Amino acid sequence: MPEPLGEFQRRMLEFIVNYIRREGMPPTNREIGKAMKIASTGHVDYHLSMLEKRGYIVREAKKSRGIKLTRHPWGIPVEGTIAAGEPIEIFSEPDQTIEVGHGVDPESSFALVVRGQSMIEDHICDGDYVVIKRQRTCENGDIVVAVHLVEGIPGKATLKRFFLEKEQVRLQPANAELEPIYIPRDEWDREWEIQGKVIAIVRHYGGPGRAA
Amino acid sequence: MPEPLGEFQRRMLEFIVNYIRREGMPPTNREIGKAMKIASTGHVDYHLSMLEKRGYIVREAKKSRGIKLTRHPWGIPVEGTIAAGEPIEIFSEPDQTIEVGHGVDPESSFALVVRGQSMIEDHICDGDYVVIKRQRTCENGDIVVAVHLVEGIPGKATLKRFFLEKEQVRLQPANAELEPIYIPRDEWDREWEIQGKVIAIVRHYGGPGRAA
DNA sequence: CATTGACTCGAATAGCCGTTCTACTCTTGA
DNA sequence: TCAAGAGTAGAACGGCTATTCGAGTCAATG
Repeated sequence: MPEPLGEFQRRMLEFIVNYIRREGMPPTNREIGKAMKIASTGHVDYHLSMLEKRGYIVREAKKSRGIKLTRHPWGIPVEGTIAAGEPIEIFSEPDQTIEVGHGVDPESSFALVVRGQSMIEDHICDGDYVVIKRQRTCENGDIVVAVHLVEGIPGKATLKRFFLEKEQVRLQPANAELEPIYIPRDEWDREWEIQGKVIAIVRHYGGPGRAA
Repeated sequence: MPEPLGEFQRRMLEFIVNYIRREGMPPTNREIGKAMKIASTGHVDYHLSMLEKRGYIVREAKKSRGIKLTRHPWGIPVEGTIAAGEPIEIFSEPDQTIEVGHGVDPESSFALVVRGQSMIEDHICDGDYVVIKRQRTCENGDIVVAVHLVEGIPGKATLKRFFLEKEQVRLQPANAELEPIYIPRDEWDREWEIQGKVIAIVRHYGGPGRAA
């Protein structure tokens, strides 16, 4: 749906989103202009109409601060489904978001829907949302999203506890029926990547298609 | 901190909260006046200054729509701690809130912090937040907050799965080491009350005092 | 009765807001 | 070179906004 945006308009949208998050209300055209170093209010109006035409915002004509975001400002994107068991491709979800807040920075976080039972002993179930903080490193015992790189590009991903051992990395499921994945250090460094670690989980009961 | 509010100002604050939730921006004084059937904008300003003096809102002088709520609009209150094991008094938490959204109606929902392991087989852990939808009835198998009434007033509460059986109600923990609570139908009707059922859980990792 | 305090209205004001218009400067491509 | 399009500035306009002021009502209190 949304067309890609130029650098300038992308920064302008970013300012609007941050302003709303900070102030609890949308900015006026003049406030936008001041922040973006635009001298003319008409000029701001021009860019806003661009953002509107491309589906990023909706405006209410003539109303002061009449800007609405088409995506929920507090949501973080649900980027797809991840296997807790065997690594699978992260299957992308259509533009879904989940609201979290509570200290979660939406810029550096995203969510995945868990498939499978392999983290069940850590009480992460099929259908749960895991909230991931993007980071390239982690500590022993963290639950992480680990991605296998195939010729440098991300391939299959899995959700596991991370343990750095003498000669290898151990990706440990939380299910007695499943074996850990052992990866030699050099292969780990060459072919694997940490995408982030789990900072929260959210489970909905009774909703459509959720775990009971 | 907040002084109690008269009926009129309470409804006015409620309108403002709902307007923000609906429109994504605070209302203008005139919009408030129209909704509250107040003819004069000065009159609206008067009541707004009352709300501000009593700590319910903060205003930014001269700014259009310059109203901020002092409590987070999307949060639902964390009302206390509930035992998943033996019934305990619901221990009240200080004005904490947790952000949920995602279709959860803040008017009819609240959250509790879980203590104990008795719902562990349903993968609800010590330290998890359970989001409760207020309702007096429930269906078999729902996870509910059940309260024992002592002379009509709420006493101890517990978190269990609810099953209505022939001659009794069974409150079933999800922990093989614990026994269900059986309550005869007439005692149930006289002395117990459903406060609501679990519609979601939220778990934070790595934060202060959370379950690892 | 007189007073006080809470609440209400109507009008006025100064400034803010979104929008529109004209004119100008670039860059791109035919 | 010429035309088209995107981006910029400045000014102007009509409407909207928050705030203030003066005056009035009503109930409770002394």
